[in-house]
Amino acid sequence: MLRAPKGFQMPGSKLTMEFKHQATVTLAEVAEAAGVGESTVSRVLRNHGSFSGRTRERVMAAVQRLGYVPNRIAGTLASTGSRLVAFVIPSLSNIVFSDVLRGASAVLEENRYQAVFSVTDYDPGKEEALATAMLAWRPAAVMLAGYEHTDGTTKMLRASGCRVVELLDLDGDALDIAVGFSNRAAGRESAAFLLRRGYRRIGYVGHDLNRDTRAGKRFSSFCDTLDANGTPLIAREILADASSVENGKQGLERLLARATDLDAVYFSNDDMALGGYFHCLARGIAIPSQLAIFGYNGLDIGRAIPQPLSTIRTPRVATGQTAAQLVVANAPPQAIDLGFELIEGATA
Amino acid sequence: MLRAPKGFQMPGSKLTMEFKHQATVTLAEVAEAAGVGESTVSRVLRNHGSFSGRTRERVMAAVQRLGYVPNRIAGTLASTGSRLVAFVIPSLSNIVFSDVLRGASAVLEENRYQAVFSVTDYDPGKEEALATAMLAWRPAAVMLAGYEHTDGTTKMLRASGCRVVELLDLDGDALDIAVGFSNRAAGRESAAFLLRRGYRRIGYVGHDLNRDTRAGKRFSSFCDTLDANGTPLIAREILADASSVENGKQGLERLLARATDLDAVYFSNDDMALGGYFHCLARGIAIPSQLAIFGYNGLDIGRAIPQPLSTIRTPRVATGQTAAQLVVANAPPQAIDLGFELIEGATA
DNA sequence: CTCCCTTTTGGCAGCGCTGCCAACTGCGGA
DNA sequence: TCCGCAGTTGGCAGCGCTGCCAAAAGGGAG
Repeated sequence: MLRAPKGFQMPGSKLTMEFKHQATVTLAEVAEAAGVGESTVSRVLRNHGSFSGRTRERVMAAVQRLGYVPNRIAGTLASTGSRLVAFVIPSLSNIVFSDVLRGASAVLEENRYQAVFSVTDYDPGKEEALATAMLAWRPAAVMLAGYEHTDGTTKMLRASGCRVVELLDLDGDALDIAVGFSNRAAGRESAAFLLRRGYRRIGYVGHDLNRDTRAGKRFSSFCDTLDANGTPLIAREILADASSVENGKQGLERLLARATDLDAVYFSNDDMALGGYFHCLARGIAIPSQLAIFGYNGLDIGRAIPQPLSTIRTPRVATGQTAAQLVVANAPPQAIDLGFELIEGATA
Repeated sequence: MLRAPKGFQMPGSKLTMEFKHQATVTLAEVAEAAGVGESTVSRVLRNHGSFSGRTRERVMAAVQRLGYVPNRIAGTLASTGSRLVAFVIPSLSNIVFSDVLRGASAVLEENRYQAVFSVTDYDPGKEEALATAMLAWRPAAVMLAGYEHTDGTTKMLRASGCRVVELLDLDGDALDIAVGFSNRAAGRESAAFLLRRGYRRIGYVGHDLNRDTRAGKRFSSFCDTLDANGTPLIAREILADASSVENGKQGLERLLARATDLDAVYFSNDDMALGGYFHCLARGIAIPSQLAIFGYNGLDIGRAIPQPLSTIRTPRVATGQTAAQLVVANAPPQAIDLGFELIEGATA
């Protein structure tokens, strides 16, 4: 622990002085040390423009010797476009968004872009505030979840001149680029699958739909499909807070207390479905003969439980990757449907 | 989809011109529109220094009218310190790190700091490269996992003059600030617990220890404790890649094939332990009478399975929060031990 | 040896903002 | 009436880098 806290100067200390010096090597100093002009150093470091091999070596030697780290803040200000990509995501607890970040960050890193993020907690107002804060960094792109934004957010993004990518939803009008899949189709196919399997007395266990609008879209299409079949949803149990295994467990327990004769339950996602699965395990409810369970997301853990979970696998990592690729390539506005995969599993 | 892709000019298009204009409102333009000087606008917007109420209103009106969004890049360059905090984390699949990010980002957002991150995949070389890239943004702080860095990384961080926070480990020498708990203590207490419970024929299922050095520390202390008791580890199964439920399942299967008479198994973390748990469920191995299972992390899902998982709960979110608070407060170098909690559960 | 063209190089004006400092405005007290 | 002070305000020099342009340095060909 040798460092002094910032703002605290060890008076006359050699250490502090070296330290300060180290922290502030500039391009101009490198240029001087290498005996070349500033722009030459800049060209060499960015490998852009032309310069001789000898010059290159001298510059690199000086960089090495001085421990120069370029200042991207200055670089970004001086040049036109930044290499920042801003993520404004609803949550970091939900694996969906960390998967998206994971996919995107790999691609961004390869292309020397830098990811910055902030978390809205599914609050559109906070989304607007955070998006504004993000725009202040003049990112190359802003990545958001879905289409449901405040008017202010929309207007601001449109006016910002930076690319906008809306992720994980395709049921709506894109501002610029959209990458994901249709949540409505997912809900529809989930219902169709359960009907195909012969289930008719179907219930739903979900989490806060006002906030997670994508889950809301799945649910409403799910219900529409059941209605169209003449076998509407029998009962629902919606928990106020975020999705979790524990909530799924409690939700199913409450649902079954009210509706005793269900033959299948659709969960808002796999976390909830796993909770339901564990509830059945603990209570000795036979799956799927006594009760079928269907989830959404296709988490790995769903495949590792004794009976693989029936669910829909969503391309979360690929969504992040694709979004990042489009941004890096500065692709024209478009909507990309990555689809999803229904996994039959053993629970429905 | 009205926007034209960047670099493509719609010739003579009014739309494009407006667009360009919108994207580039500067402080100077606001100043002119409000009929005040630039520094006055700056003062009002940052609420710093003194100005009259009337001035404030005129400035805010102009800001509103023009849709001005301050340029933080320029602001950061002009002032001394940045409000960026850089995270260089091993993985985003491991919930540990998204929990840390979650805790930190909440605190950072409150204080108008901005989080940027990149992912090393547990590769120290990549860590060095990414840390360098991060320093180029002149962050207020760099947050890293643990103490194991390359010499290059260490040297660079020391020279950088920005705060360094090492997270989730306390067994080593901190560069500056450290926040977390002792992984060695966690391994030790896990072993002591199993011994206390009467288990003597103990095995281990883990994931790549060269890369996840914190898991390695836990494991080595675990073994030391068993050795000290005169009941050394009987068998181990170490999977080459990252931890996952599936790997835990396979690992336990292989371990039991080789060592038939184990009475307890220690897993490198809860994901792995859950895999082991599911393996036992599927094979009808009675827990804990036939085989005890012990994990690490204290994930929520471990509490929701029929028999709550015996494990150690780590303060992941609190680690992120505390780290962020220290950075925001520009606290002096220190190491903070947040401890951990042993959860007895029902599996051991 | 000169000319012309290509490659390499340096100078310097910003990028948009902040921080410093000087100047201005009132206003009460001498 | 003038002075001094606190509260306001504007001007302007950078922050460290990039992009443009002009200048210098080769390198054949004539």
